[in-house]
Amino acid sequence: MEKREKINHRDTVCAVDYAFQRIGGKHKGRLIYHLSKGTLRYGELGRRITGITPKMLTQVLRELEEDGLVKRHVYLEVPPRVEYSLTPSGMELVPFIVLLADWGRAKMNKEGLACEN
Amino acid sequence: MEKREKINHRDTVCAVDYAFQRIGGKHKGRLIYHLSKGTLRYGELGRRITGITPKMLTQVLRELEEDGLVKRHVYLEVPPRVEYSLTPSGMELVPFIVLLADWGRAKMNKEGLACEN
DNA sequence: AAAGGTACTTTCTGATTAGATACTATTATT
DNA sequence: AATAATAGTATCTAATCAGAAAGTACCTTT
Repeated sequence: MEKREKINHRDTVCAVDYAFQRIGGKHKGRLIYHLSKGTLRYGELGRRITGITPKMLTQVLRELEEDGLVKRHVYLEVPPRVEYSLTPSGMELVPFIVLLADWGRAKMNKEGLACEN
Repeated sequence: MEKREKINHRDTVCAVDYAFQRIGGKHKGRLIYHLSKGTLRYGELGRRITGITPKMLTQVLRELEEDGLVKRHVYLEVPPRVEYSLTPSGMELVPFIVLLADWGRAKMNKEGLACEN
């Protein structure tokens, strides 16, 4: 096959890629899914998203924040309180995440797998 | 934060994860997008999906085939001809990929980025 | 003075994903 | 006999992603 130009991370010309770069990855989908039901604190998110480490949770939240999908609200209290919620741009993704979840659930049922949501 | 169990690849209980494990990754979205417009041969796909190497193209196609999203049809000819198309299950994803592409395109426009599709 | 609660950060390590580059097989064509 | 076309494979390396485990910072309660 002839040689083709390589594309760099977040330097694409394809809308599908652009979207996957922003909401793909191991935890982002689930995170948006949980936030779609309402504002959550850091620790609450950590408990809902099984298998994520604090480091990854922070990292993923920062990326989503940077991409304008998640809003971070810090309360100047002790002990600290930080709440996360979807921005309008993030909320636009909800129907789509729901569709995806429906598809996944249906396939899981067909394959006889248990599904937690 | 307390310790949490880790989940293994493709061993999840969350529908959103399940779905992302199947259609996430660097090239799968674009691939499904292109196949949604009709059957394509290996080389045609390779030319449309800029930046993919033959190795990755084969790998991604095999994974999608294994997950029942893509059908592979080999013609016993020389030079060889292999055609790829979406299965019914894969087609169920199309509206969703389109939604995602729309979202991405809108965001790209807002950011002043050029978009090839 | 010690422990506890919350939201992280840091460092080191391991796993996964992706890439470059070259090679294979088959037959028709030149 | 060399070339071309198609659909890949093989091997090695590089980049990215993710994880474990421990540490930080702050104030309150015991």
